[in-house]
Amino acid sequence: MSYWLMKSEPEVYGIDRLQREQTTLWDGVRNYQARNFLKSMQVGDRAFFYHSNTNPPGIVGMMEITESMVVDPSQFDGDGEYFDPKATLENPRWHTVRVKYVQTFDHALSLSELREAFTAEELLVVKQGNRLSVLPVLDKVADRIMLLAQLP
DNA sequence: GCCAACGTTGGC
DNA sequence: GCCAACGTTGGC
Repeated sequence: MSYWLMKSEPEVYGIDRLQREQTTLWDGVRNYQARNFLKSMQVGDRAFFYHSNTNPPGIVGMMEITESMVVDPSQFDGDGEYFDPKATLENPRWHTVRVKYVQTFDHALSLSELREAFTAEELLVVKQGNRLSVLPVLDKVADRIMLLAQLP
């Protein structure tokens, strides 16, 4: 079982909405490195939900991967913002995962708190200028994040 | 709203 | 294959 971190802007899709809907397809990722991480996710893996472009940004909860290597249908939607004219049904370019809600942390961990607790080597999201929306998280770091998230 | 970081595109 | 121009992300 591996740990990941996935970003979303709460204005676009926040953890409250995931809690209401319980499950969602993580569509619309259009960065190859992020896609490659998505493709390597396994059912049962866990992902920290990170709110980006908000004040404060940070880790707000936990999700679980329930389906892997799902063809992202938004690449075929000619009217949608994630349409990819180079994608075909025979050769889709974008795969993603389905996730389910696990929990919202009592104590959300802001980016500044994460910076205090972890180095950029330990946790990529604290690295300055990191724009990847899907990142791996080391097991040991994931354990420490979950401990910190339980503190008052 | 600004702007640094950085990924992508396309001319050559 | 280089690299300038351009677009996007996301913290602040």
